[in-house]
Amino acid sequence: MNISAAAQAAGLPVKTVRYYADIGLVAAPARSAAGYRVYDGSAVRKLVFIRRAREFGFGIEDCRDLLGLYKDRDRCSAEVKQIAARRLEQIEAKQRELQSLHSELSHLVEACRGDSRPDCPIIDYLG
Amino acid sequence: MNISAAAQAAGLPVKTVRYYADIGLVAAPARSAAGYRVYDGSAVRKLVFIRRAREFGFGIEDCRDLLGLYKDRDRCSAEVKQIAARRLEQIEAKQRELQSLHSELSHLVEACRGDSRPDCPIIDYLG
DNA sequence: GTAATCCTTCCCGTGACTGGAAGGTCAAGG
DNA sequence: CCTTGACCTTCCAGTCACGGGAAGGATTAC
Repeated sequence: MNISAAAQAAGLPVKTVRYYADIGLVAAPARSAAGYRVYDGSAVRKLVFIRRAREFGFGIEDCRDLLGLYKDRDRCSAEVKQIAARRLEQIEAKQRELQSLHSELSHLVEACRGDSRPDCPIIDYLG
Repeated sequence: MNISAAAQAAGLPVKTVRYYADIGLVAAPARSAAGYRVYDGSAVRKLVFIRRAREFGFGIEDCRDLLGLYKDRDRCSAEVKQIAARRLEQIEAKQRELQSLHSELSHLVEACRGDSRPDCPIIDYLG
């Protein structure tokens, strides 16, 4: 399996697959005689795992830890849960921030007539 | 007014104030005989304006446009409203994304016992 | 044989700064 | 007058997680 087949199977761009090996997030793949990277099903499963974790917004370092726990059959689920709970807190913090921004900005947008006249509560608020 | 006084008055780091002049977001300040940047109240007001816009999450280019509209007494409020409405849509899109992530991840975290045993719905879902 | 498609490495760019090094300037105290 | 410390300057590098593209070698299909 060459890199483009592996990337497609994992649902990732080729560049990203190379990048993950460069930073040591996945093991460096074997090479063909011509120097091409050679992937197998196990490597693809790890790439899929990382893609899903990234879709949840886990950072690369969290992915590294999660992948370690994935490969370790003797892990404690507590370790996994701790990482996930931390991410959940990040998400909730961001949600609170966005909620506050949305509330303020939507009031301003509603109060702005949006016509050809210059008076504007949005500008007034910022200035 | 030297840069640190201006930065403090605007509520921004010194580095950021320099950066905004470097990229032409604000006009290059006058210089003292020794080459120090010299700021006045008008420049500080513009920096405060940018800080508030950035706090709403407007990008630098939006800030550039908003600052232009701020300085233009003949602006149409419609132009301001359009920029703000676009930002509001970005916020709402991000909120939907986070809502979806939160829903999925919180279910997984709740379903994970988080003890010393290895079975873990979070890892199962990712793998 | 050759053209198209793959693969490789390498370097630069993203957004909006932030940190730090090397060196010049200024005000206060001894 | 000298020093000390706080300020200022420029420039370079790093952040995060890649993406774009160039230069050049390998493989594959016709």
